[in-house]
Amino acid sequence: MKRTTIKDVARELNVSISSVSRAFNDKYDIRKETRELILRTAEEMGYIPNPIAKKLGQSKTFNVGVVVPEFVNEFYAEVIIAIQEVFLSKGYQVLVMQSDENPDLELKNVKTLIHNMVDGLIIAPTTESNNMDYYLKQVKNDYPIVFMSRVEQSVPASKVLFNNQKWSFFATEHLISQGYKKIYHLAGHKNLCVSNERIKGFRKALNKHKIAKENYKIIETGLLAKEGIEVIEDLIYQHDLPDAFYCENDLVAMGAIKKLKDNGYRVPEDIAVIGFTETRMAELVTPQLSSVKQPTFEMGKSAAKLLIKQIENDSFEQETIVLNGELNIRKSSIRSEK
Amino acid sequence: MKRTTIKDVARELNVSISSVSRAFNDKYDIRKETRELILRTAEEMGYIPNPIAKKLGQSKTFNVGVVVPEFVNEFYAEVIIAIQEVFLSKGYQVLVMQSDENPDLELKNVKTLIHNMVDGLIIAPTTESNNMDYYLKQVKNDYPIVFMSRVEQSVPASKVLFNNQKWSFFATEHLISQGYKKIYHLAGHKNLCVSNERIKGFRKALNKHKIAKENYKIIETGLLAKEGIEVIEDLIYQHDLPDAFYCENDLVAMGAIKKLKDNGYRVPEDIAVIGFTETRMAELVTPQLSSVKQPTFEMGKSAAKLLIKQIENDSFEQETIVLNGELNIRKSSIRSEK
DNA sequence: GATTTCATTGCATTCGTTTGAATGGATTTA
DNA sequence: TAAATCCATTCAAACGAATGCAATGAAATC
Repeated sequence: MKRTTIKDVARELNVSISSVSRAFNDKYDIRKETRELILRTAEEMGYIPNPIAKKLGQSKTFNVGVVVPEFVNEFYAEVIIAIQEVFLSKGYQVLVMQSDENPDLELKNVKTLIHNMVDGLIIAPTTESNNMDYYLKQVKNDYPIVFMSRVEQSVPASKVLFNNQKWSFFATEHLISQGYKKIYHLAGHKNLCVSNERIKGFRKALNKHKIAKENYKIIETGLLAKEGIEVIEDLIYQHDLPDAFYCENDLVAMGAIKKLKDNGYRVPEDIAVIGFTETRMAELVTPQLSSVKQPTFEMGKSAAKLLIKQIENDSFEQETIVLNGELNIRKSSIRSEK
Repeated sequence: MKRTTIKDVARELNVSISSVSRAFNDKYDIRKETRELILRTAEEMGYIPNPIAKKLGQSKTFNVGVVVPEFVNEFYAEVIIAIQEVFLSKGYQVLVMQSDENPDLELKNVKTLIHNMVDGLIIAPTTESNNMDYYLKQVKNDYPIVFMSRVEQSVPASKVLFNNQKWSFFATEHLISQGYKKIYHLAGHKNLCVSNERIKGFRKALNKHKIAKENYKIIETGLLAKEGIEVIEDLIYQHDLPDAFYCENDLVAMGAIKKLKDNGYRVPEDIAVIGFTETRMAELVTPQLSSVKQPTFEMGKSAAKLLIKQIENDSFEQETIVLNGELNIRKSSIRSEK
């Protein structure tokens, strides 16, 4: 299975390599009939210009890389779809790699992509690992990188963020406004900056409404339903249940709801639950789950547009886009008479 | 930001280009000290061998492509993770593209990847579109392709399948064995071969247990929760409800359950529901959803291994792997006293 | 009929790397 | 001491395509 090359086509027609090249690139002078003859013959011979050879002499590859921590959850999957949409329309190819929440694999992915000469990268880092040093070195070298989602505002690079603190504040305040007095936050991971931002928002709302220390708790839980289940299990065992749970994400919230229901607690009549990073499931479960919707499509599109700007213009004005969300209040957090 | 090339390193040290190349490739005789000196200097100069140039002279790229119809659902996301795992361990890079359930985009993706000289492809086709002609042409040309999931057994290429018919049969038979007399199948799409296989399995079980024509229906529904909701809405309007629903997937099942519950029907007491292609949510919803679990990890691993075999050996023995599933019976389909 | 003009085509170099063959110098052998 | 052997290194030709410049040849101009 040998690939037909430009030479084969040239030899077949007794023309020079450059004529074939010109026929394909349609830029330089070439007679119409010649071009058509060449294109026709090339088609018949199954000739496809070798993009690797093409790229060799050029600085751009028209490939961009996207590195995400995972795409088992809808969030990043949707973001990626939006990114792809923008880039495909501009003639770029999008190469996706996932890091499995592992900083080492993440660095490996990023290096693989850079070494393969993608024109730029969109990175959603797993955690604030020391990979940042490497990334920032690249950024300082004018390598086009846009950070997404899980990045601190202080990082000197283009980035697209969701204002976790703000929306965490709103979610918490919503619970307070419903009259829930004792609120536990099932938080994500300590080294995850979005988790920390959400904790800050949680605290801010508590402070504003003067919730006493004994009436809230922040429990490091994780990102999986299983972890939500386990934490609730513990709390039930310790007879330490609040009026409401504010959870790191919908999966944890659903795990929590399940365990509560299994133990005879009614949601929201006995205990309210609210999630974060809304999933499609929020509307389907019983009770319907309140959650904060993050704009996945806008995030992907913004990141892609920022990257294209960086790739195509030489002026490298760092830009930070902070996106707004939506607090979707559903049954799981609406106070009713007991 | 100009890339340092092999020439720069060679000039810096007053050695020849080939020495630098040999130092990096560590195949030919080169003095230990020279190699170390070169490697050290290269490292300092930030030299990275240009993989594009490297690939030019070689037939292999150590890239493979994966094209899936979508990865918003967990199914393909999990499959991809498994594929990546196998390939990463063998030194290959995995490029993922998604087709948004669109055959034209799928063909575009496949061509993009082939033109970019991936060493092989794993394709999960969206539908049985005429793209198959193109793919089979490539297969006949000894281009390594492995099909996955949504492919007919008759296709003459390596493939990894799930025995939809068999497990559809089991799911249906389970409902029958629970004593449900009237069973409606909310099917996927007519042009989706997995949907058709499942319909066949459904029919087989009905035949075996002699279910009369008036006691079943096959309703083309789709793949989304919304579509499940709409169909139930119609059926309620028409006062045409069965004892049990067997659904194309968990999402449709959950949509159906939601609508049923909203209208005062109890699941499973009044109407039973069973899903397919189990998701993580199956265990979290109320009632817990019965479903058929497909072995995503095995599917990914098998496909990856088949492809590697094809890429690395010249002998192109087509192979078909048919995977087994698991019928997980949960509350939503267990008959109880009314 | 000689010269200019123009469109078309071909030649040769370039991109960054690998690699078979050749070189040159040191060491061993006859 | 000359020849053979060896090693480390260098030379030069690929790989496939793009492209500036030169060459061709026919038509247009003088």
